[in-house]
Amino acid sequence: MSNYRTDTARLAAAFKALSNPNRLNIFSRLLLCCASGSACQVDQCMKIVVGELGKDMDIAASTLSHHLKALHQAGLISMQRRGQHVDCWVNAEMVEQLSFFLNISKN
Amino acid sequence: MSNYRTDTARLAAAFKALSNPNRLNIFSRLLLCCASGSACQVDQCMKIVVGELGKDMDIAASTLSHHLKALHQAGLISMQRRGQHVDCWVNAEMVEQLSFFLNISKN
DNA sequence: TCTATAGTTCGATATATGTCGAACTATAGA
DNA sequence: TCTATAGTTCGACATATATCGAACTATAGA
Repeated sequence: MSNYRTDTARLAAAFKALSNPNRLNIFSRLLLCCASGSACQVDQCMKIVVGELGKDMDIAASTLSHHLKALHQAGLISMQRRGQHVDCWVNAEMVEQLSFFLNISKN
Repeated sequence: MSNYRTDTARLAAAFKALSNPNRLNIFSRLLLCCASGSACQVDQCMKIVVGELGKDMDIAASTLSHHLKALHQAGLISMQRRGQHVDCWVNAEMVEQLSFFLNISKN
């Protein structure tokens, strides 16, 4: 499987999602969430609520929402409503695919 | 060291360089060049001439040049004139930095 | 049922990007 | 010195993107 054109397009779309500094910043926070030593609570481990992600970032709520949608559509994050809030977390498989691509010459 | 803002901007710029399908395709060819089993000659190992990179891609020479410039400015590739030709090769350190970022939670 | 909180969608707008062809520069070789 | 080949730069243009504020939807709690 893995049509070359489609594959390239999919990867390019994912890289595009990481190409905006604000969006990359948001994604970083998710990547770092609950990395060894961070302070997340157990039941929220790996997840952050949308509002948290935008903290100290000086962008409008609508812009934050827009960026999260872009990350989601690129397959980089997942989102799920939990009451009033929406949880976000990294989609590890997609990150793995990007990493694999970058290290293709080593494999 | 490694100012956070600057770092984010640098990484975002690199991801942006990979965000266009044609550009990603060009970069793929460089990544795969001389990966185990490929057919490059020894003295050209890891390098491809600009013209080669655009083969079968159906884009204008000027567009190819534009894309290579973008990859170069993002620190992803290096270029050097050799007579009539210009050699291109991947900048492994930059690729390593992107990979490191993606795997940050594992480190 | 009313209100507050958390997010999203919409429309507008300024800016950036990808692409082309034409004109240019640099090198090799006759 | 002339010509062919390899790339680059320039200017134009259509399309995509980032951002905002306003209006909207969804949920929780009084």
